[in-house]
Amino acid sequence: MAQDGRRKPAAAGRTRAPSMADVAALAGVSAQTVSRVANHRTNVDEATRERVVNAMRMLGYRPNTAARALATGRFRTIGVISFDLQAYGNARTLESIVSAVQDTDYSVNIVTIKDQTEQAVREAFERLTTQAVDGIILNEAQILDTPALRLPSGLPVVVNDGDGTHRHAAVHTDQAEGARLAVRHLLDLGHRTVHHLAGPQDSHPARGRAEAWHRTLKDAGCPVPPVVYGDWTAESGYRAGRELAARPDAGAVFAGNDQMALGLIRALHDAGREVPGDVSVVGFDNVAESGYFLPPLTTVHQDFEEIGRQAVALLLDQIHTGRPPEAAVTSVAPRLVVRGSTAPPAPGA
Amino acid sequence: MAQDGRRKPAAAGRTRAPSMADVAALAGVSAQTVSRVANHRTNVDEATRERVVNAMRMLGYRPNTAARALATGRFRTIGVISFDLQAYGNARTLESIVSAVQDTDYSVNIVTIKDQTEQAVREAFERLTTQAVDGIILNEAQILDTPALRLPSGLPVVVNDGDGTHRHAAVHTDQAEGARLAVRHLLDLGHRTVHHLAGPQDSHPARGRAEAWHRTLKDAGCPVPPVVYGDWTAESGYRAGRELAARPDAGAVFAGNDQMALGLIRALHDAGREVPGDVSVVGFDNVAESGYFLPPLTTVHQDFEEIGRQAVALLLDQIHTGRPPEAAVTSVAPRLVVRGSTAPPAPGA
DNA sequence: GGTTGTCATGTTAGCGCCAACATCGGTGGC
DNA sequence: GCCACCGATGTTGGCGCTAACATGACAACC
Repeated sequence: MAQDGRRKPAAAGRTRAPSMADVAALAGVSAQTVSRVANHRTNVDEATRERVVNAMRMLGYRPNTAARALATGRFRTIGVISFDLQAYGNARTLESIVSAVQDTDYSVNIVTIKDQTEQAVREAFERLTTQAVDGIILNEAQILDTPALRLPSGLPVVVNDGDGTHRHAAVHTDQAEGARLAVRHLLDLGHRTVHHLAGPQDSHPARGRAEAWHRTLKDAGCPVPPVVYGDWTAESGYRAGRELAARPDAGAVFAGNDQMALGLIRALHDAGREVPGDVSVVGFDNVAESGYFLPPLTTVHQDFEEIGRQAVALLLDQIHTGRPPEAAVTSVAPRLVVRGSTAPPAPGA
Repeated sequence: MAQDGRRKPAAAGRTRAPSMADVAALAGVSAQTVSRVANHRTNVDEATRERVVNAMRMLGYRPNTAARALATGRFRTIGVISFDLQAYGNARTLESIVSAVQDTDYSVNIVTIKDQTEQAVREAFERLTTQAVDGIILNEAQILDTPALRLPSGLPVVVNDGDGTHRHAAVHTDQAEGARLAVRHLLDLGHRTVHHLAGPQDSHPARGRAEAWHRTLKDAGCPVPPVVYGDWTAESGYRAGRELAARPDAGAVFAGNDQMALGLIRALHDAGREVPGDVSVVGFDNVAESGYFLPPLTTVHQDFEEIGRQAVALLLDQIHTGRPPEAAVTSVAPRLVVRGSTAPPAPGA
């Protein structure tokens, strides 16, 4: 035996966890065979495997991931960098990423960024690369806009809401299609044009929606009113709503997300303009509560589950094949959910 | 030199990251000195430290956490187990935990549980203990209700929304105080009694709120109407609202959270009962949008930031001191936010 | 019956880091 | 002037695991 039985306790109060050597001794095999069983290798005799499995169970053996990572150079961990989890989409995407990763033997390390400063972004990356991950999912493409950000080369990266203009694999809701659905719905109801309450200008999805809104109006030969900007919050929607309420020509509004739509509706209501009687409103996201707004919100549903699943699949594929990142964009289709916040324009309008 | 220069590449396309030995060679010191610098030990000559730091920077050195964990037996990682991140409180708490942890040199590993089955909970624990964490934050005390759940002994644990009835440190919003504030507010407005739309019966916070609601009514000598149960979702609030709308005596309702309050208000509205004209409604959580509901929601604000901070502080303290978990409960005060969904009862009522 | 192959299993040598001890030059006390 | 001490630095060994190679037993093939 290489080691004697004497050990220091791993930490106060805790006794050392059983190691492969312990299992091996109990099962009467070598540590390597235990390793093979732990890693589900096929080249182990069935009887031996059973002995080892029993020994593992008896000792309550759990492989030490640090040791495994050190030996293999892989951490079986993926890192997620996200902004604000109060934003519905971010929280939902994170959840679906975690859930997809849990179906594998990887785990998820999460880092959040409060302010979009170069400093904060750089720190987040350092944290993750130090904390040892095999790949990173950026929950918001915007992060890549950070000037002079040098991603660790060779580390697989997948970008959510990416537009494929960088050298990473990207997954996104088809923003253009979503915006088109929203605008067309309003035009089809008979509205002369559609106003747009957009998300912040530095957000990729916000830009995508605004551009598609613009294009759809153009294509339909409609006048294009000036864009009003918000910051995704209900509060900013409320502020924008006060502006829009002052414009008598604003009979239909496409809001960049449901939260802003909520604030918008409240502002219109406060200004004495009925939704959908005087103004029709369409949101984006289909948050769980939007069906219970007053009036229930017509909105564009995003399939966050699918986005998370796809992002994880793309990342793991890169990790396993070692292929250099492909800048391909995976698009997930949105769908329009028509509820009570949209109606044909008032006869007088 | 112990090793020659030949190495296998760590992974396809990636070259081996610089190690302590590389830094040591460049700086002309031993690896141990590099280690001391990396760990901010004080017993290093200032000039030496500078040489080492420069060498680190030149090579882009990042310590390998797996190796460090293997050597020290600590992972500098904490695990978080959470349910459904669509629930506002869970997402917010997670965010504040992550943010608090980021101020330290720890990282966060997250596991979510979809169904509250023994199987799922056990798996979550196995995952985390395998994935190697120094401590665990349970984002929901309910998890501990799992029969026959054996937590790995000696592993520090902090429970959110815990009630101190188990042997772990717990952090929670003072549910009793929150519920009391809500109920007293309604009684003070002149309502004869207050109905309660509670969260699911297996949820600890839901139970805490329901009990305090009951007690407050009793103490005030008010009749105690039967509880209506929801599952935290707006949809369940809507269903409950249809029930409550049928009871002419329901002039004031305390909802277990804001989402259910939203569904409730919608149901009341659909039934022709005005809020707050006919029925007053108070929520719980103060979600970011609640100020923009129609009417703006009176609700009990929970300080999720503080809860996350406290949970992390308690956990790290346990980890560092190695003290056995104390079953002390840290209480975070809620506060009432009065908005437009509450008013004195209608004169006729 | 030797050659070749195949399969289960064992042996060896680190992965990169840190704890513990060793070393060495200087400093101060008497 | 000798010894005790201290602070900066180096050396050794091993954390638990796996990759790569080694071994040995047996089967298949001409």
